[in-house]
Amino acid sequence: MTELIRLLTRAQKLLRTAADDAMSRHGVRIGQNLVLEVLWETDGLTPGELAARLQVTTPTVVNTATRMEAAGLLVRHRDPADGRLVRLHLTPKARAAQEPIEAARRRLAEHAMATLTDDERRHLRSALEKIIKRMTESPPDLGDA
Amino acid sequence: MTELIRLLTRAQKLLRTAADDAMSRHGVRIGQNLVLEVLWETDGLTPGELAARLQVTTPTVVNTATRMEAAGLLVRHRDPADGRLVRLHLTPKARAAQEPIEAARRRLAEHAMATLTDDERRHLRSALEKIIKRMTESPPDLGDA
DNA sequence: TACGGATCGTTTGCATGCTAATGATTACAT
DNA sequence: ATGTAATCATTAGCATGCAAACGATCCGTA
Repeated sequence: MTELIRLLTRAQKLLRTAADDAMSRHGVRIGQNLVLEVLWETDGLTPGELAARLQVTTPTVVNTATRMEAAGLLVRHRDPADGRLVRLHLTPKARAAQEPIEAARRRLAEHAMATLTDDERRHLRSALEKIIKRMTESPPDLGDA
Repeated sequence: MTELIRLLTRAQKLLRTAADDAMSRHGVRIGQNLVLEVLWETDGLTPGELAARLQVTTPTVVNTATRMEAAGLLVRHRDPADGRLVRLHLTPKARAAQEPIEAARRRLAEHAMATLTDDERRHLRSALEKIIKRMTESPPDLGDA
């Protein structure tokens, strides 16, 4: 079933590239967009909280946040109650980008799935959820052979 | 259907990470493994040819090849007939890694798909192929709205 | 035969992701 | 209360991918 993994990788890469192209038109790269999606919903999160929600490591968020700060998309504020924490707040510029970016995202998703019936989408979703569950709950052995 | 893309991304990341972990046990990283898979089959390809087969850019292959050369996995040879070409040849070390790595790869794939029935695997494959076909033949509009 | 365009590989610079090491601040136990 | 633990963010260094710029070589034409 190595072939299935190859297909999954290929599909994901095509989608990621297309998403990055679409986001770039709005001055936002794909990694930054992931941060935006969360902060649009809940502003003022810390890098660590953001990393947990995005399933990436804290350094990844820190670096992305630094680039976004340089791009004028967010600002860092030290938490007054706990000096270890940094709170990430979106700028008006980032908020203005929400509508067009979300629209582009929806358009892309619909485009990619356009040739799939509702039933096929349900099957796809179910299969992917099973794989995620499997990999999460039962990490691969790796034996040592 | 933004959710479907998220699931696809998540599943792919879990698989990629697990694959990289497994490969690392054999002194090979995930990107290098992709190069190996092709060269095991057809030794002496050029960076350009390799890039085309792997669906990545030439610089990506060049950089990976440089790391692999440093790791003693391959050697570069100038093509005697065409001075612009470089031929990548595997070392015995790279060839010795073939069996264990392919075994690990098969094990991982089976593990990941273990909870899927044959029917579910067929549906998954079919859906992924449709998405790939769609994204390849009908690149997303990107409008400009 | 000499020159201009095409074809390669490489280099450079960037984005995204990881791990490991570092530094600052808080919390806890004595 | 004080010193040690734990908890954060950051930095450094690496792997993988891209695009753009560069340099070398080859090919076709004048």
